[in-house]
Amino acid sequence: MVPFVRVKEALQAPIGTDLTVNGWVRTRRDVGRISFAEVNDGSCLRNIQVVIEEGVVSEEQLSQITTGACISVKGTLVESPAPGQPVELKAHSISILGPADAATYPLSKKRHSFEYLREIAHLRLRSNTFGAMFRIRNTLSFAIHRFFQERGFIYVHTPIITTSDCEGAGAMFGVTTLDLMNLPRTPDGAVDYSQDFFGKPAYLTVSGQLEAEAFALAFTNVYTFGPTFRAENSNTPRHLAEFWMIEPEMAFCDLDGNRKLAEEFLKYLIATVLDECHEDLELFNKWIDDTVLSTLEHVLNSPFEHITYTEAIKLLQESGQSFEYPPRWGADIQTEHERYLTETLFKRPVVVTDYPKEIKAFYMRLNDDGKTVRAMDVLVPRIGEIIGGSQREERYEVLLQRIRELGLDERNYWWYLDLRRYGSAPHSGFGLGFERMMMFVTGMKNIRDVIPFPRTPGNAEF
RNA sequence: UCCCCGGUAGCUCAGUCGGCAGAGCGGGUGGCUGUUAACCACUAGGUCGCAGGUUCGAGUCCUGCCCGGGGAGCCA
Repeated sequence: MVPFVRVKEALQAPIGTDLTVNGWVRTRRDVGRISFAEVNDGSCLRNIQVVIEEGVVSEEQLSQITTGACISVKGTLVESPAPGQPVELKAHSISILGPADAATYPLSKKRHSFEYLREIAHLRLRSNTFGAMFRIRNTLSFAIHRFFQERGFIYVHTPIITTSDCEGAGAMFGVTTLDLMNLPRTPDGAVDYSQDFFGKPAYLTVSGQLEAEAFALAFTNVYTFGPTFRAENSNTPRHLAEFWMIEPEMAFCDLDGNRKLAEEFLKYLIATVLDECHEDLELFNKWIDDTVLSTLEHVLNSPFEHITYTEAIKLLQESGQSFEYPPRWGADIQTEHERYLTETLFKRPVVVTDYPKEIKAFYMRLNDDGKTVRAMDVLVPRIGEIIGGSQREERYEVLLQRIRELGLDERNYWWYLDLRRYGSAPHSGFGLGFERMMMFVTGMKNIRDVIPFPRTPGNAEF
């Protein structure tokens, strides 16, 4: 290939530079004997305006420079005589790398609905919104690693396939090599999983937490950042069957330390995107939600509120609001309650801690009152719950009793209990849904539009 | 999974009381000496989601199904 520069660099090159740019045509305008093509290569939101004067390309070539076509332009960067852009690329020669039939190309230069773009997820990446989206997603991903690496956390690859049907985080996808049309059976008619690939039922992971705990009890501070799967039939703008989750886990850390890390982490990510993605964020602020930038700056500069579940219920009961589900101690905090707390009452992120044990998972540390556990949820405006975490139960006897109380099979937890039997330590961690963070940062209303190729009930195209 | 709303041209939508299938954008053709979601003129383009039913006649009314959106539950 001919050496080329990215559009982002080309736009900053000195006037008079000869260079080659490769990219995809967003639009072409003909005015008299001169043509203008907007070319984008994904390096930044801005296009470079390519000026094609008469005679530079043949009539046939020009007819192929259409919206969607991929071209390579050799030219000189010049000052633009017209307002709209400081510089433009005066073409000397253009080669058509990949034409795009204008009559059938599904992306027009005009705006499309997100529902339609979702049906062409392989091409929506060439739109302004999704270009900005996935540059922000990239920046956020790198910032996540940088945050933990700067603090000495070890990155752990927890397994994707698991035989622990025990995490209590919801329905799981089965993983099998058995012939579904001809399942082996045990004498009593059940499926004989001893003949399956792993010799027992296996699933896609719903969380790397339990394995991360094992690593925290050897490396002190660790984190995971990987795909997670939930087979729930959830049809909402906030749920995916396949999503990415960040799960730090820290030894010698109680719930207070956990809460403080969560706040520091969220603010670090917000500061990073404000600093590094301002141009892309402005697109979302202009077209998607004009409160995005002000909300991010507000959250960055506000201390998070901290209340206990018991206090939250009291505040909700005394609020004078009419809720569809009246707040009651022992019942879960509903979506409408979360929104009231974070959007109306405090107008900033709220951390709720110490929930009744009955509505939380078995591994959360039991408080001395015997009724609540050291759980925390971080609620943010517009999204609701963005982080869920807890201090883990590190006491062998207490954990074993909780497993038995809930009717779980303790044999499935043998290695998890071992961690409490040998060198246990107080430890804590949380999970951040990456796509929920993306929604919060961009203001997008549907989680299917912040992940490259969304998987939801009935939909796994691409 | 439950409740509500929707599905009409490539896209976004209008279509009144059951009586000839419409617009804008996009596409094509032509015009225009610097455009900026260019502009002007002309033009092509339809299994009205699918299957039944009611009716002289259904995009319109009824039933079932499929798909999409919003809300709820579950959660991240």
